[in-house]
Amino acid sequence: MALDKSFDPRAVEGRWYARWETKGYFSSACAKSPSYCIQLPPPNVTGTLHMGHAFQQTLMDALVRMHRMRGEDVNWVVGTDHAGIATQIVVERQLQEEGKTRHDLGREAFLERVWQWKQQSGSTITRQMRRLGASANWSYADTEGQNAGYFTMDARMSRAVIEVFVRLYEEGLIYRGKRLVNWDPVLGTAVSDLEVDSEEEDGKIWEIRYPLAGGPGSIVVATTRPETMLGDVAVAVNPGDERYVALVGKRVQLPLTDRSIPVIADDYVDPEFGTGCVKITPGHDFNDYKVWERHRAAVAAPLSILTLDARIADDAAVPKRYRGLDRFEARDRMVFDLREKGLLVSEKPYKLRVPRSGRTGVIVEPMLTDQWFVKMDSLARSGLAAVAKGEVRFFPEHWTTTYNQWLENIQDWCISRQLWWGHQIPAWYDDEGNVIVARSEAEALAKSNRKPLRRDPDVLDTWFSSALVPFTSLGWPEKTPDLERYLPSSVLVTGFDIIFFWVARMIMMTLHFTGRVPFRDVYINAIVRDAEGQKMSKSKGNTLDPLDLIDGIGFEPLLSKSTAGLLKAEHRRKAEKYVRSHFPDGIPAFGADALRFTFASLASFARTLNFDLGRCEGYRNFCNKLWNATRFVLMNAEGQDCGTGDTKPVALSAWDRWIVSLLQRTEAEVEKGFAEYRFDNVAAAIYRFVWDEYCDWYLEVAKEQLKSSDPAIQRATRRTLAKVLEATLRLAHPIIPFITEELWQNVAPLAGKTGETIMLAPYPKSQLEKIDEAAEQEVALAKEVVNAARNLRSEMKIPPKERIALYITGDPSPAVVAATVPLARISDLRKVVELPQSESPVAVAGPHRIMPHVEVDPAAERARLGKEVARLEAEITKCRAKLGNASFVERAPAKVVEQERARLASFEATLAKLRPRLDRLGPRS
RNA sequence: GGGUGCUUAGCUCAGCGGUAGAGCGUCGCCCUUACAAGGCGAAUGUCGUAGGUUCGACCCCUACAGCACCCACCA
Repeated sequence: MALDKSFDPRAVEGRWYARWETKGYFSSACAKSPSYCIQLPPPNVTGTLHMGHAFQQTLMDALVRMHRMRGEDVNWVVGTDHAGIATQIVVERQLQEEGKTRHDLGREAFLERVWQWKQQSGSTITRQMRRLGASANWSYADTEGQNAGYFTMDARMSRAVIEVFVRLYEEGLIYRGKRLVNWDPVLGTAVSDLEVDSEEEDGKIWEIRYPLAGGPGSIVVATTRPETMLGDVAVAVNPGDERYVALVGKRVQLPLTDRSIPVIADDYVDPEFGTGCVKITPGHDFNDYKVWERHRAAVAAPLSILTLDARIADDAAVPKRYRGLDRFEARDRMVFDLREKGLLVSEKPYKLRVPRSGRTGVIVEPMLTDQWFVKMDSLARSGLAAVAKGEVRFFPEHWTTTYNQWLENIQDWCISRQLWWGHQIPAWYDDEGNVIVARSEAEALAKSNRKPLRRDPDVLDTWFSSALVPFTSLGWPEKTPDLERYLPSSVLVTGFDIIFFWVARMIMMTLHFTGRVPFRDVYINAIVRDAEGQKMSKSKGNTLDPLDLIDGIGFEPLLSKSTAGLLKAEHRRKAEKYVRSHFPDGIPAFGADALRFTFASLASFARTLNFDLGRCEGYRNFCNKLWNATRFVLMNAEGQDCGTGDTKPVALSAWDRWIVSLLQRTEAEVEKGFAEYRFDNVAAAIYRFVWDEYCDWYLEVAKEQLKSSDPAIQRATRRTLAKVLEATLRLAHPIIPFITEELWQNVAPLAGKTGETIMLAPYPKSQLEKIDEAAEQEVALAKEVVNAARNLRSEMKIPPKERIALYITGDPSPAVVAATVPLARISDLRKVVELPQSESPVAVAGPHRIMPHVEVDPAAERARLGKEVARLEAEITKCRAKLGNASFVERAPAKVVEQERARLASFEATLAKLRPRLDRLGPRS
C-alpha cells in the first residue's frame, strides 16, 4: 500500500489505539518473566489531562512499551483517585449555582450526587490518556468494569483502606485526640500541614498595653492578630530578660475582658524581638500551645474563642459585644476599642507569613478539635532506612536529601477530614463516648455491648488511601500472586511536589504492611513550564492542553477556552494577551507522536521543563522525515528482491556495513539512556541516527548503489535499507508508537519480519559483532571528502546544479568514490598523483587533496586559503606549546599525549599541503 | 533560619579533567522525482565573578553574585 506524500498524524493515530486495546496487547502476561510494573499516579477521577500528566505518562509509556518489547511481563497499573476535597468542592459549587448547600441535601443525597458526577465526568481523563497512546493495563483491578483500572473508592480498594485503618489502630499507630490542627473555616475541615501554604503578605503589627493587675505599671505585647487576645491565657517573657524578671509570676489585666492572666518566663521568647513580651494564646497558635504545655500547672487551659466558621464564639469568656462577629470584623472593632481605651501603643505595617489553605486560599485557623492522627516516628524511621540502604533510589539522586529532611522532622499526620466525600472512618461511639474501631458496624456491635452506636462522621484524607495504592491495587489484604509478582514495582514516575504527600507515605505504608518497598526507583520528573519558564496557570492564560497540541486548535476556540471560567477581568485580559501574542494563528496539529517525542527530548534531569512549541514543530518534522524515508524505501524495495532469503549473493559495501554498525551503537546508546532515565538522550540518539545518518547519508548513497548494474549490490542495498529501517522503527516505537506501528506494518515484510504488531516485536539489542570499525573509518573519510568538496563548491559559489569535475589525489576507496560523485555533484572524479598546476581551490581531507576544476579569482582563493592556513597555524601553536611542556608529556596519560602528537602531525601535514599553493598564488595584496 | 537546583551561542538546553555541542532562530544558495514539515553551506560563545587544586578546569574545591524552588513557630 502506498503511503501518503506526507505524514498525517490524525489518520495514523485513529487506526491503531483501539485495535491495540481490543487485541489485549496492554494486558499483563503472568507466564513470562521477569516482571516489569509501573504504578500510575492516579489522577483525579473528575480531572482533565494537563501537560504534567501528559509528560509523565509519555515517559511511563515509553518505559512500559520498551520492556514489553523485551518480552517482559509488563503491568502498568492505573486507576483514578476520588480526590476528596477537590471533588467535593466541585460538586458543592454546582449546588451553589442551584442555590443549595450540601446540608440542604443531606449526606446521603449529596454523596449520591457526587457519584453521579463521577460517573459522568470520570472517563474524560482516561480517554485523553488513550489519545496520548498510553498502553496502560486498563482492565487490571477494574472492579467497576469501565476499563479505567481501579478507583480509590471502589469496593475492593475501600475494604483495604478500612483494613489498614483498623490494623494501625490496633497497633497503636492511629490515635484520636483533641489537638491543635490547621482548620479551613470555609470548608469546615481540618487539613494537614502539607495542605497549608504560607506566603509573605502585607499586614500590620499592633502593640497593645496590658496593665498590671492591682497596681501601677504595664506590659506591652506585640501581635499581628489582635482578635486572638480574647483567648490569651498568659504573657510570656524571656527568663533572662532583666527588664521583666520582677514581673514574672505577677498578673496582668487582659484588656477588653474582665480576666487577669499570669506573666510567665519561657525561653521561646526572643528578648530582642518587638517588646520582648508575647501574649500566649494556646487555643489558636501552635507555638503558644507548646508554651502552654510547658506551663500548664500555672496557666489556665487553652480557650477556643473562635467558632468553626471563624466567628467569635458565643462563650462566657468572651465579652458580649464581640460574640458572633467574623474574625476580621472583630479585629477591627477590638483595635478601635483598644485605641479608645488608650491601650493601643502602636499600629505599623508589617510583612508576615500568612498560612492559607491550599484548596480554598482562605486563611487557616489553628483550631483545637478532635481529630485522628497517624503516629509517624517509627514509620518514618523505616522509610528513612529503606532509602539509606538503597532499596529505593531517587533519580535524580539529590531528591533523596529532600525526602530525608522531611522524614527527619515529621509531625504526626492528621488524617481525619470533616467532609462527606471519602472513606468514612471506621469508628463508632457508644452513648458514653467510648470509641470502637471495627471493620463494619456489625463488628463494632459485636465488640461493644452497648447500643446504639454512632459512626464517626469524618472521612479520611485522600492521601491516606493513595499511600496504600502500591499494594491495595494488587489485591491486598488477600495474599495474591500479583502481590508477589508486581511488588515492588519497578519505577515510580512522579513530580517532586508530591514527594511528601505521596511518595514518602507510600514507602512507609507499604513497608509497614508488606515488608517490601513499593518501588525500586523513583524518577522525579521536571515540572512543565511555558516556553519562557513561567509556571503554567489558568489565570495567566499560558496553560496548554495536550489534546490541543495533538489535534490542533484555531485561534478563536483557543481564546475562548483560555478565558473561560476566569472570574477576574484582569485575569481574562492577561490570558487574552498571552494567547494573542503566542498563538495568533492558534496551534497546528502536531500529533501524539510529535508531542511525545518533544516530551522525551526535554526530559533531562533538570528541575523544570520549558515547553517550546518550536521544539514540538521540529519533532513533527522529524516524524515526517521518518515517514518519507520509509516511503523511499518502500518505493525502491517493495516487490523487489530484498535479499532476505540466503539464496542469492549480496555484496555489502562499506556504506552498508557502516550504517549497520552505527545502528548497533545507537541501540546501545538508547539502552543506556533508558537505563539511566535519560529520555532526552534516548530521543537525541534516535533523532541523530535517523536524520543525520540514515537520511542524510545512507539514503543518498543507497540511491547510487541501487543504480548499480550488479544485482548483488542492489540486493544488498535493499536489504540494508529495509533491515536498518525496520530495526529503527522498533527502536523508536516506545517514544513514537503510532507512526512506527503504521510504518512497520509496511516495512516489516521487506525485512523478513512477521508479527501482527510492532508492540510485541522484540526490542532491538545492540550486537557488538556487527560493529565494523573499518567501515566506520572508511565512511568517515568519505564524509570528510564530500564535506570538503561541498564546502569548496559553496565558497566558490558554484551553482548547485552545475556538475563539475573534481581532482583527487591519493587512492580513494570505493566508499569515497561512491559518495563523492553524487553527494558533491561531481561530473567526473579524476584520480591523479599530483594536482594539476592551477589556481583552483584545494582542500585536504585525510590523505586526499581535492580540487574542483573551475576558473577562480586568485585573490578570493588566496583569501580563502589564507584563512585556513591561519587556523592551522594557530592549532599547531597550541599543540606545540602543550607538547613542549615537559610536565604535560611526563604526567599526562600516554594516550592523551599520543593523541596530541597525532593531532599536531595531522595539522602539519595539512599545512604542508596547503602552504605551497598559497605561496604559488603570490604575495598578499 | 535550614536546604536544593540553576547560571554554556540571540532563545531553550545538553555536555565533559584533554579540539566548546544540539534544536530553534539568523544569513547565503537551491522548488535536485523520499521529504520545502526539505537540501547544501555559513556566522555566532573571555562556558556568572574571583581565587584554589592540576601538566591541563566549562568540568573538581572554596568564596561571592544573581535567579528559581522547598522546608521552618519568631509574636
